[in-house]
Amino acid sequence: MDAIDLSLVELLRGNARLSYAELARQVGLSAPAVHERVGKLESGGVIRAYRAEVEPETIGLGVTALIGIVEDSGADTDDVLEAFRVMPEIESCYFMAGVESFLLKARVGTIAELEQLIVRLNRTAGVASTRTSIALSTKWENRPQPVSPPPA
Amino acid sequence: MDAIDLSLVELLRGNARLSYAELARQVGLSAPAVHERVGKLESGGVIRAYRAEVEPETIGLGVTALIGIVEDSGADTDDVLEAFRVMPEIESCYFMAGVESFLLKARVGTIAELEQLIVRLNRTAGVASTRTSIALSTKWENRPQPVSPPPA
DNA sequence: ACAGTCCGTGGACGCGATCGACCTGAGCCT
DNA sequence: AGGCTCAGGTCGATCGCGTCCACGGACTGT
Repeated sequence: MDAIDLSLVELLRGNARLSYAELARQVGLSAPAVHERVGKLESGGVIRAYRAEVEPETIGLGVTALIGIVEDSGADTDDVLEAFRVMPEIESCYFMAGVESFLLKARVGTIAELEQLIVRLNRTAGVASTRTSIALSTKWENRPQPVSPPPA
Repeated sequence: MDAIDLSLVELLRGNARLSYAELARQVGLSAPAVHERVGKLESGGVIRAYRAEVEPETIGLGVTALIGIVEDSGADTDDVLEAFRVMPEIESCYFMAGVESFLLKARVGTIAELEQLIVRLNRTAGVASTRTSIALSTKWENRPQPVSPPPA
């Protein structure tokens, strides 16, 4: 993981569809060299996936909510997680420090669907309570930040 | 925006580096037809960007925090937003319903850097208070959900 | 000094991206 | 009804890219 790898990561975070030839020009190597480096970044777990970022409203997901979850005392955290995992509307799931064990980011089409989701969450074994905040608008999301060298 | 466009969006959300030829095979059209459709999805604002998803720890961003922001009464929300926008460690910014006007997702390398960020946030004109929760681990993030037709 | 390893380059070749020409069906006007 | 127009597709051709391979130079340890 040297400076060139970092540039490659940064370039691909900005535009995942850059061709190897173009990447090669930007970092000053040949295309095969870049191909090999990117392959290693992928198999080494640095690059997890390449995703198209979609305007959620345009695919019928106009409602974004952030939901804090308080677990029952004695709940099995793994089971709770598994229950969350099968709910497709939960786009992100963080395990948190604090009273609320989880913070979920969910996207649904309508407030009615959000209501149903909250009901399902409250019924989930191990969940003591939920606290939902609605996002009125997303100013930006997953903005890549300039990379810095990893801890030495 | 028909069923084929939805499939294309779904395929590209799963893997943004799919070739047009491969997309064409999957949806049963020719490559040029897919090329044109994807171009329209991009210029029509459905597809915002293509991004490589990176394991944050590997690029020296091991600390994730979610920060709620309460505005001063009479603060200029646009100015506050602008101040947030120039802080690169703020990856996502939602404008929320509730006492806290904003919810920020920030990633930094160390707790010390998080502390500095919070200080800067509290000093920002228009910010009355902040409330920070630390994510101990990210279970998943930005998982694409199966697309459904947009509201009719 | 030598051999092994790592990481790069250059060449070759087949596939994909992309352009232009043409085709077809739906909707509309006369 | 018949014909125009347009949107959106296919086909064919060309050119550049992805990818495999053989080769070469720098570094390292012995």
